[in-house]
Amino acid sequence: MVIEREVLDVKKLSRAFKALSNPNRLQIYLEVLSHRQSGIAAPEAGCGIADLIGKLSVGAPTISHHVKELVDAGLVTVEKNGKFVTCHLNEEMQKHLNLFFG
Amino acid sequence: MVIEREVLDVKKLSRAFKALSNPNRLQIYLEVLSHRQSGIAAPEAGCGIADLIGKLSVGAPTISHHVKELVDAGLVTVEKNGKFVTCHLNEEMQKHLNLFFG
DNA sequence: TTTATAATTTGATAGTTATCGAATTGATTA
DNA sequence: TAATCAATTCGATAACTATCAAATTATAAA
Repeated sequence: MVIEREVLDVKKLSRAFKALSNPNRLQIYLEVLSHRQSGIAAPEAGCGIADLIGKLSVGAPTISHHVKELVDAGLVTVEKNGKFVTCHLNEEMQKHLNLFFG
Repeated sequence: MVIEREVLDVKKLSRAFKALSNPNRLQIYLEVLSHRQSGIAAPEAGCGIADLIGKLSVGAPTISHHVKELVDAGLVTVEKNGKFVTCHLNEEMQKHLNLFFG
């Protein structure tokens, strides 16, 4: 049904925008975006939590919270390697966003 | 200074995203977007408040509030004609958004 | 001028969120 | 095993937001 599909998109989109509506969260997203390397899913291509903690002026718990929000909104994914966590861009959502602005 | 320019963009962007983070507000924006006609600034090319009230399931005061938020975020402009108000897309902000997603 | 209509403003409320310090989990190292 | 380090979870709080009903403004029509 076309209408339900549209409603779904609006919900999905508004959730993504909500995630990007906080300046700190947007900066995290932009940081992840800047680490993007096409076709590479390895940790080196991602953005570490420690990097983010160093770059933003909020504490680790807040960073952790924000990353979770970005993941829940479908904008980024996380990958664990031992103690460390790396963030990657969710390319599928990126395509979705491009539909509206490209 | 490059850094300040970037900070400005993040603030501006996050404000736009906040405006689009509410489903009803996003729908208003999409409605205005669908009325866009390149090169035409006449009322017929815009989206009336009454139309919006008819399409969304919230009251007139809430619509009024949301439109104001979209205007404050720089996403849309309003034009008054007697009793009536028409919404138009702010093309400059549109370009700004295209830079990030296009 | 009185009446009706479009839209906004006001005031209130219930719900959400950003941030912090403290405590906790989980993995590495000594 | 004990100590250390990265990251998360918990609990609390101050600030913000979406929405509504009621009142108000401003324009148009009778």
